[in-house]
Amino acid sequence: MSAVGFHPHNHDSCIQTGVSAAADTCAAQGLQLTDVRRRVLEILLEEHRALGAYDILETLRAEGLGSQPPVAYRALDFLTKHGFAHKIERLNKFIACSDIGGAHAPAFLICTGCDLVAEAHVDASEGRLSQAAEAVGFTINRAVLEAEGLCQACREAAT
Amino acid sequence: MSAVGFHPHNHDSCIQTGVSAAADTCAAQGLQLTDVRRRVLEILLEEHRALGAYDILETLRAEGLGSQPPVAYRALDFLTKHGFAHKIERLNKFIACSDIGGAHAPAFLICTGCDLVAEAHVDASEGRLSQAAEAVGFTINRAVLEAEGLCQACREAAT
DNA sequence: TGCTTCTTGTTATAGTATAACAACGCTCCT
DNA sequence: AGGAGCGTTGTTATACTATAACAAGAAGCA
Repeated sequence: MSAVGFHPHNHDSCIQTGVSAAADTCAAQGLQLTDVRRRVLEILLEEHRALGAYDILETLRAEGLGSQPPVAYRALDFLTKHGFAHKIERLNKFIACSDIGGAHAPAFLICTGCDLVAEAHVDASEGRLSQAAEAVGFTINRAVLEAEGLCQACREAAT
Repeated sequence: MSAVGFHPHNHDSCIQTGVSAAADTCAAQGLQLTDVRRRVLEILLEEHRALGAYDILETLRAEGLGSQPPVAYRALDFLTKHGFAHKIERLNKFIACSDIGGAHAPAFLICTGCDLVAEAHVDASEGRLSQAAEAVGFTINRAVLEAEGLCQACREAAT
């Protein structure tokens, strides 16, 4: 898994590589990475935390890029639909994908201490769950896998 | 796993055993299974589908048991807090626990065809995810595990 | 040009959830 | 009996999350 976010790292590169990977993917697939969409992706990439649609909208509004909820939701729909961002269902918030371009079934570790969210890649995915599903003839299209808890730093701080 | 809900079964017993198991647990732990709380549990047990808080509230209102949102949400908080019901984060809806009394980390199979939801018990839980979490020093307190897809009947009907 | 498709702008509204405060009933304690 | 403490309910108001619906602009192409 990638636990970027819980550890120090060159954060500028998160943003740059994220945006350029998204741009590449869009170019390859004939998708339009418009101003609003790119900016929303950047806003998400600036944090390893999940942001609410209205948090994002506030920034867009301040920058003159849109002022009504549908503007933010449309951009988020686009980004999540194409794997550039994910929705954290547990929080009703959104986060940039930490591996844009790589196909994956993401899982998330949400720290309730510092609100950081790490994206894990539980690949041959859903292990036990997919077995259980097969056993009853259920076909999985999409899985939500979100764990709440404490990251190492917060757990140590809590002692 | 238990895939009750996807298969024919004696549904009356779902309700009866559910309520009495909850009553037993409450008695054992000094919790109050009040009228509203019991009724909400019954309402949930009547379906193997997830219900929204406002759906439930509508029924309560019709029965004179409460008419404002907090009434429903408080009962649901109680039920989920003590393991008698679960929230399906993906749907913002609630469902009765299918194994009241049994300690468990639940997982759900949500059929997008017929809206039935089955509760699975992926016991030594979260398998890969918990391994990945340990690897980065993350301590899981609670996990959301929800898979959307088609149950056998709906998949066959779709062909 | 005319047509199609995708994107944006805007208004309005739907749907989900909680804060805050008053009041009631119960147990426990003196 | 009186009163404190606690958990539950009733109620009002409001916050937060999300989408429907329609008008209009921009880009590509027959």
